[in-house]
Amino acid sequence: MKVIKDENLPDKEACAGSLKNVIDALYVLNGKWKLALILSLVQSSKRFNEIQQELTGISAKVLAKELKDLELNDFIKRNVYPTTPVSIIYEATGYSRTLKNVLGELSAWGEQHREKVKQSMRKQS
Amino acid sequence: MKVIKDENLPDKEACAGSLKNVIDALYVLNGKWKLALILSLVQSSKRFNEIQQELTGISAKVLAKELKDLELNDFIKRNVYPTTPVSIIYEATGYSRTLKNVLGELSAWGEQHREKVKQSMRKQS
DNA sequence: GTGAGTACTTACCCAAAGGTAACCGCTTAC
DNA sequence: GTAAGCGGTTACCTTTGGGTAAGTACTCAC
Repeated sequence: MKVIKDENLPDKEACAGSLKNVIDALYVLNGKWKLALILSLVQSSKRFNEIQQELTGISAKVLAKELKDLELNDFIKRNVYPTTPVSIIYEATGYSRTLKNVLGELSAWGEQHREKVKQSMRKQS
Repeated sequence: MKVIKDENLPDKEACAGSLKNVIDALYVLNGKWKLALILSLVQSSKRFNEIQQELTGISAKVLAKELKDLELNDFIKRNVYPTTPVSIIYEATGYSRTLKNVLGELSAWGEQHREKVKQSMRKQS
């Protein structure tokens, strides 16, 4: 049973905890592309070249590496369909969808941030 | 087939937009330490050595670089107090606090993720 | 058989991130 | 004087990220 010993020391443990949580999260979600890639596949399953078109700037090599990495960590699934020629469709797993709130907040913040950057650009010029 | 009913489910345009937002957000929040550092200073203002103790593993060099970077981007403020010896206190700005929801979600996810990793470790052994 | 498309892999290279360790200038304590 | 603490800087090095370009294996259309 947890006992609150001191009301004047409210969240110290929680603070250290959330710091650790964030560091752990960042450990698996590191890099320039991982979160964007997950978001893209959460929105809809796609094939290799479709992803590469959507994430403009990513090279085939890096995309292949990131896809492998995310598959290993159970964020995405690689489906091979025996059509001719074979279709390889990447889809987000349920685990990717647990990031929905994170991605939502990040997107909202990114949008607002872009506005702020625009404004400071205007001030500069 | 299970249909996820969600009012926030974005349409195609919004998908591309949110992808761009996330990429923009990650552009300023890149690296291993930036979000953790912001969180640490949002929780309370600190001096250099205090931060280094809390973010175990970060080197003085990297910390100095990240602090400069975050100050340039208006996430933190460097206050010099003319005590003897001078105290240099870093504090989060209001702009850092706009990341509150992002950090909250990331922390929640990181906690849940750690649980999941623990479970798959048990399965392995 | 030639070319195009899909889904990569491989080799090569550069730049940036990040770690280690030493050092700096300042001040207080012993 | 010497050591220790603060808030860094500097030099040096390794690791990682990530880009380019070429090649591979397969199939289909011509």
